[in-house]
Formats: sequence, C-alpha cells, structure tokens
Amino acid sequence: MDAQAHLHERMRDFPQRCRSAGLKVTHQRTAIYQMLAATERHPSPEEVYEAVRPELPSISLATVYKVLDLFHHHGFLRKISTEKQVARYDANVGEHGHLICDRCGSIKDVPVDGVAGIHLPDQGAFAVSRLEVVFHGVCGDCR
Amino acid sequence: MDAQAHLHERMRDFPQRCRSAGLKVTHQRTAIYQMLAATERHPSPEEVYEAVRPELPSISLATVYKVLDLFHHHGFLRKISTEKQVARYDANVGEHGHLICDRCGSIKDVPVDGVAGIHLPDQGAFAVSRLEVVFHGVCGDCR
DNA sequence: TTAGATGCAAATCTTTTGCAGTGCG
DNA sequence: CGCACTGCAAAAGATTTGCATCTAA
Repeated sequence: MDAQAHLHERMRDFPQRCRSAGLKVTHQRTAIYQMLAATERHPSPEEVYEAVRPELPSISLATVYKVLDLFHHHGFLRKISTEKQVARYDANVGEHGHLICDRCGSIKDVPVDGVAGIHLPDQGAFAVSRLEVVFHGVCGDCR
Repeated sequence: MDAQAHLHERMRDFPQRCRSAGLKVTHQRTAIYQMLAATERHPSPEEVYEAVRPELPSISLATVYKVLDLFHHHGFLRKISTEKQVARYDANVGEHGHLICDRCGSIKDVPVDGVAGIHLPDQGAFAVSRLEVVFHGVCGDCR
C-alpha cells in the first residue's frame, strides 16, 4: 500500500476512531492528524504547529501539544525518542524501526522484520508491551 | 565480569582514556564518571548532580551537563532517549538493550544477542553506526 | 604558564498548566 | 444545552551559554 492509500484510509477511519476513544472530532484534531498521516517526515510539535497554521491561523502551540499527547496515549501516533530534546511523531503505528541521521536529524522508517522474533531473555516480571528499534548513523544526503 | 570488576576496570582506565581524548582529569569528571560506572540505575543529569554533591559541594549543575555531554561525545557514556524530556546516561557502552518501565521510569539493561545479526535492508546511502533497542513495558515492582 | 575547565547567573528552548471562553454532539 | 476542547498567557522544567575565575598539566 502506498502513502496516498495510507493517508486516505487513515483519514476515512479517523472520525470513527475518535468516537471509539470518546474524543470529539474538532478542526484542530483533524488538521493535526491529517498533517501527520500525510507525511513521512516524523515532525516535531513545532513543525506540526507551523504546518497547520495556514489552515487554522488561530490554533495555539499548546493545543498542538495537548492533541499530540492525547493521540499518542490513544495509540493514534507513535512518539519517537531522540537524543535531542524535541519529541517527534509518526502516524505509522505499525511495526517498523527508524533510521535517525545524527547529522541532520532526519528520521526514516525501516522494516525490522528480523527483530520480530527477537529472543527476550527471562526478565523476571517485566511485561514487554512494545519494542523500539533505532539505527543511528548518517543519511545519504549528509554524506 | 561483575559490577565491581567493571567499576574497577573503568576507573583504572579513566585517566588514560581522558588523556587520549585530550581531556583534563578533574575532580568533577572523576566523580561523575565514577558515580555512573558504579550504578546500574541509568541516572539523569539531576540525579548525577545530587549524587556527587556530597563529595563536591561546590559543583554546579551546568558542569554536570557539560561533562555528561562531553563524555557522551567521546563515547565514554551512552545517552538513552526516553519519551520523557529528561536524558538518562549509562556507563556501559557495550552492546545491550534497555527495558524501560513506562510506569516508574526505571531502566534495566538486557542482552540483545539476537539483534546483533539483524538484517538491515538496503537503505541506500545510510551509514549505520549504532543500534538502539528498547523494550517498553511494566517492571516487576510496578505490577 | 596557559589552555582548558569550572561555577554562577541569565538566557533559551520545550513542554505543561490554569482558566475563561468556545463549539461539538 | 453541557461538557469537552481551545487559546492565551504564564509557569515550569530541562538544557545551554557567556564570562570571570580557577586549575591540571
């Protein structure tokens, strides 16, 4: 499935997913989710804010933070931890890893099929809920 | 090798490693590195600061930040990215993954031998320098 | 002796919060 | 209509910076 099809599918299901989660479907939430569903760039809150401003000039950065956090807690988004102090978000919540360029900060998706069957040694009572795989390095553009 | 042996070895090599990196061996740097080499708790800068204060009452938090960043850039420490906005550091720079408890924030080391041979699909010109594997979940104490 | 390191205070950057007003259902 | 949501402004929290002073080599 290509990016366009993903976008279409995600936007089609968005109102229903909000209702299921008990969330109201507002212009702000729709614009934020759409922006994230349409990009492969893994934007920061600030970037999301700038991207939706043309469409919603009165939106506030605080709202963007609140909505991103809400979406993340409801599993609509993945939050990517980086060594920098800004969060990055990804509307693709399916299993995949990330390639982070330590030079320019770009983040690209990468399949991690090989990791799916990773052997987790006995960790006592630790209950694993999800796995995060990040490759650090330098991207093609920076080399 | 147990934790004590690791600590001893790391502290023995510390001055030489500093010199090799062109860094002066100060009381502050020694105390900070020792604190990190002696713990398995993956402390934040604030926690490092509080831990070394009894020994060096006049040390500043800014110095702790500067030293941690310096050590990280020279490969003495690993910086662990979490979803929270505080950094966490680890003196164990050998290959291993982390178990992060999403409830209490504790971080435990975990061997990831299975991941060593992970197949990285062709990513064009992306040059991978290191791999980060994080398991999220809930630790035994929190359950 | 001197380049590099520290400590302090202020600045910056990111994220969160309280609250009055707004709008979705 | 009511409760959840938004926008604003202010606060909080994390990290960085400039600079005068100090110290390891």
